Amino acid sequence: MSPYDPSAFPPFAVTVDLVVLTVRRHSLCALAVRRGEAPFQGRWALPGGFVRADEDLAMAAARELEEETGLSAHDPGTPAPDPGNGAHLEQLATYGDPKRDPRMRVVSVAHLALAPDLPAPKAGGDAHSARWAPVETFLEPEDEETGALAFDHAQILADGVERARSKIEYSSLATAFCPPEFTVGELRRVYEAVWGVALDPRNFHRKVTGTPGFLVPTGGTTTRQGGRPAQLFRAGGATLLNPPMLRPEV
Amino acid sequence: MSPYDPSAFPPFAVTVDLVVLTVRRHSLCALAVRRGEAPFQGRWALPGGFVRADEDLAMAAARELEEETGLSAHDPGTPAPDPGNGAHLEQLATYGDPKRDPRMRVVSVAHLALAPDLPAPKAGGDAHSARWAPVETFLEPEDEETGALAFDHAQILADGVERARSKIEYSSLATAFCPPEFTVGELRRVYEAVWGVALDPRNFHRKVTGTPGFLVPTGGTTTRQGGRPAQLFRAGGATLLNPPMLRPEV
DNA sequence: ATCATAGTCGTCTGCCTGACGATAAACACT
DNA sequence: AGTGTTTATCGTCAGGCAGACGACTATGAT
Repeated sequence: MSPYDPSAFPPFAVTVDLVVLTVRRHSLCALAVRRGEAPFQGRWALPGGFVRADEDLAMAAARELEEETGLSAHDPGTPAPDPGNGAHLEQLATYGDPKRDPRMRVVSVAHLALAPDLPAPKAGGDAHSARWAPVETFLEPEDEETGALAFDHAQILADGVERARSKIEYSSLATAFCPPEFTVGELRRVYEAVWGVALDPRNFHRKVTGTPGFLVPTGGTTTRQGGRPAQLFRAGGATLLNPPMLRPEV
Repeated sequence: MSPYDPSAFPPFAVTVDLVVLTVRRHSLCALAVRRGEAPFQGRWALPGGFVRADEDLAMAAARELEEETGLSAHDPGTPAPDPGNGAHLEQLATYGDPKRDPRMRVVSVAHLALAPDLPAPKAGGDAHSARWAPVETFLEPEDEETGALAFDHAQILADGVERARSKIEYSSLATAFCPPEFTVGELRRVYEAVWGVALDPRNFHRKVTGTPGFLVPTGGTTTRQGGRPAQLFRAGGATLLNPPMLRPEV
């Protein structure tokens, strides 16, 4: 009964799978790739791959993210005022049901990536095609064209979406969906898309501009949304929102 | 560069490690076991062991928990009005640095368990001895007797403690540290021990009794703390606290 | 009896939020 | 040029909740 019995070392394959989220056209979208081989050939799946022998889990996730999207990840630890295309990347959860992959015993360490809307969907230099679609497309299997995600990826995606929805309540994570400079209105539309609710623009403005360290004005203004020009902001140093942004009931 | 190159399937060992927390004598304590073999022989470590070939990750964690403490785990999914000695068990995070175990490539899926104070520390039927100690004992390496935890277990423990500290803010998780029936004062002492602060008994009482579904009175009273008899409660069905319990600043 | 200890109920004040009116500054029409 | 539409931003007001703290109750210890 010793926990170190050498006969109890079954070999595992370890993968990272990515829940990559962005906000496109006022809707929360996830990245999926089409599987080119069995099992689940032709079905949509989350991007991911095997962890290499000399790689940390976070490194493997960052590598896969870069391969699929061209995005570089900023570590949550590093402030990383990355000028251009950086994404937030964090570990989500680990999935290890013995039957989750019919080929062999695979443990998948899922990661969550949040990115601004990308100019080009980048259908991948890899052989398979990639696609952004609203998360409901994958979570509610009403669409016959798309079908359910491969493996347990629907569960992983659901967990990632839930994590994003709850984490923007008490952190400044929503800015990860925005370009480096953004307006209060753009940030509000991120919250509205992720939560699927409408927020009062006046109360939202008061809340985000009144929270110290959340937003820092850059001095510029923009009118890309139409209407009166809006002030431009960058994300401030604060990562935790206290008191949190309140998600409306029901 | 295909992510499915068969030559890129390095074999991993997968373990579960447990951060088991309880509140003893007004202090947050963690369970550690003394390692009987190399590496880190004689050092304290978190309990854990290898995941078996036919085991889910949660099953492996529950088995290890039962082996070390005799506690049965209630699944967070199941309400499980477990009469006696059940513990809360949830996945914490996964640690996979290539060098975290000098023997081989080991990925550890850490779990967090919260248990009521156990009558007997149960020094384990296993060959190694077990020990409860305040978490600071392991996190602040001032004590020469104890020394630092083996592997990266200090980091895992720190992450588990941080998870527990933040999660009792917005969930009813603190009741997992209490026996099936408890008083408001006992619950308050749990918060005080986990956060390391003093809370106003009157405001705390108003908050927890005023939150619907958090506590249900059993009708009984007790005087085991001295002073005026206190009403006994069980944990109610509510798992989320909204608005949350506010942790005092600094 | 007196004191110490805990538990429970109230009061008051300040802060934050939700609801919503009002104004400002752009563009698209006519 | 004027009018309407859109978005941004500032203000006001009432209700809810938390922190500070007073008061009272019910036990056991001395």
